[in-house]
Amino acid sequence: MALELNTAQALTLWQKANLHLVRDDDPDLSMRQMSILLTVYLEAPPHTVRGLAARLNVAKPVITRALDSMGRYNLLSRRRDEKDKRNVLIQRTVEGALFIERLADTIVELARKQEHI
Amino acid sequence: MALELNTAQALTLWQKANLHLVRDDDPDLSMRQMSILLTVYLEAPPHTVRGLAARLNVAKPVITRALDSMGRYNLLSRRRDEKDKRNVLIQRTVEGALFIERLADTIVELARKQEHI
DNA sequence: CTGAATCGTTTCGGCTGCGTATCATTTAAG
DNA sequence: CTTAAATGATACGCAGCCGAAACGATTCAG
Repeated sequence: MALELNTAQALTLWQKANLHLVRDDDPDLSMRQMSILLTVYLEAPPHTVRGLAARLNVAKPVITRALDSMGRYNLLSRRRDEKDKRNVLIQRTVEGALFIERLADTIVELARKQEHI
Repeated sequence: MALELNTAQALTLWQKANLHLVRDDDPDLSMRQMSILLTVYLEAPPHTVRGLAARLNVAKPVITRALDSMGRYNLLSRRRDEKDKRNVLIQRTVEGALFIERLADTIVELARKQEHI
């Protein structure tokens, strides 16, 4: 069964979630960084630089740089693939999992407070 | 009645919507720009620079610059308040309304395709 | 009328991200 | 072995955004 969501609800939820992330004091992730992070946490591993670049339709250095900056926040980490040492495997971290969890709770809460329109 | 949405649904929807915006070829808006745009279109006017800065918990020049760049895309426009010429009123545009409408349709569609988890 | 307050803009130096091209390392092919 | 291909990282110049401070225009207070 599909998740029911009308146009006004979708927009309002999207706005409130964005607003929430902007208003808090954590550094804002760019839309690209957010997409990378969520893809790593929600889609099946393994995740490589090249794979993420293809998934996001974006150049490889974009991924490398995003991993650098989000790595600094400990939101995810890198490891060489021992099977094929050309590859880098992107891995989840405890901090990243917590971040994602908080984000999910926030969205659920915003949706819960929303009236059917 | 509240909109029901569980944690996994919230995350998946958020990821897919972000991914969609990143993958398409339009220039990405920053999270701040997105918040400004949606606030202008979803919350009651009038919208001023100062008001938006307070709403987003952000410095005034952030708003001025975002209005400059989104104005270049014709996503919104500015007008002097004739009642109090210190104020600038931020106004909606046809292009902006279409952009918002497409965004909403996208989110609704992504939600519709999503299974209950 | 004059000085203070308000509002949006601009300036400044600095930081981050971008795309293209190139690089070093590793693996695969002949 | 030698060469080509694949992968991620780096160099480069350039765009855009940042926060803090200063500015001009307008309105308000006394």
